[in-house]
Amino acid sequence: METAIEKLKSLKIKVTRSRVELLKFLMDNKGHFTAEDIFKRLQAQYPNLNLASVYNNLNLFDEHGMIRRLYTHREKAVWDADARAHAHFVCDVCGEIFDLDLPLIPEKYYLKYSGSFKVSHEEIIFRGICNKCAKKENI
Amino acid sequence: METAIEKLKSLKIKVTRSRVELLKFLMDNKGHFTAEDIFKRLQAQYPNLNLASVYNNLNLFDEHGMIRRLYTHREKAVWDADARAHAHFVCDVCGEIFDLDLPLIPEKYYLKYSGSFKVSHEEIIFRGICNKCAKKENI
DNA sequence: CTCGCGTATTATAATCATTCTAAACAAGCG
DNA sequence: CGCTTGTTTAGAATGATTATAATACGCGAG
Repeated sequence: METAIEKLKSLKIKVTRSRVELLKFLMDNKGHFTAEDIFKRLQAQYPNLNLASVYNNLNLFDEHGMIRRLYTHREKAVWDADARAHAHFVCDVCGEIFDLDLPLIPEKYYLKYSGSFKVSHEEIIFRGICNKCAKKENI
Repeated sequence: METAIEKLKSLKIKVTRSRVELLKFLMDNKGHFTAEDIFKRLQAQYPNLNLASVYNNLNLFDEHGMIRRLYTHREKAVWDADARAHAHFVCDVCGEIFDLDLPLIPEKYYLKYSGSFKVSHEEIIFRGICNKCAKKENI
């Protein structure tokens, strides 16, 4: 298992405290986070950390394909610590994001557009209501 | 063909100038627009129109299922004048949104999650580079 | 047709996520 | 160990969207 520092070095990214703490957090807490989420949770162990650094490095990690920015919520950016392509379900009531382990859409599905653009990533989002919220609303 | 006013009346939405102009625009210009786009293009025929009204009514129309807010771009909201479910391709370079006429994902595809949530809408976005931008970058 | 209520619009200010700026600092190379 | 360059920091700026409060208007009741 590669450590955070090893991973940064292998990608030729300068090793700084912000980056190590951020990457450790992402490796230990697979999930979906806003910059603010992460910032708050890292402050305990690194009080001088700046929110701008969290943004900078989330963007940096995203450019390196280490994480993936999701476009699930309009109000704020959410990053997925798991960069592998996978579908999501988003609850319209509570806003929670669920990972779905589903096969990718085969290329033949959109073959008729293959002359018009080159697809590098596909994003599948199902929206609706999760079980938890459905139960609450029926009371 | 239903007029904008008829459509508003049939939905029991109060008929105001802002709404009629906005709805006419959306019916005549099927496409993808930001609130600002629409605001600017309506100012010629309705100089007193306020941007806040554009936002209010885009949200209202969205709630009535007349249009659909897309989650394709992080910086600003984009509305699709065509509310029917369809996939999109977004160019990472120029940002343009293309409509794709593709079949919906069959329910059996995500059957294993049918006990966990109720899907009311699916969103499929392909990202990559469009032909136009690909040509430019090769020069 | 007119009145009056309730809602929409307007202009402006507020909000809030994200990015920018400039100065201080630190990583890592020689 | 010092230099160079890129990073962090604190704070300010930006920009999309929403809130506020006063005015105007739609439209149903009479």
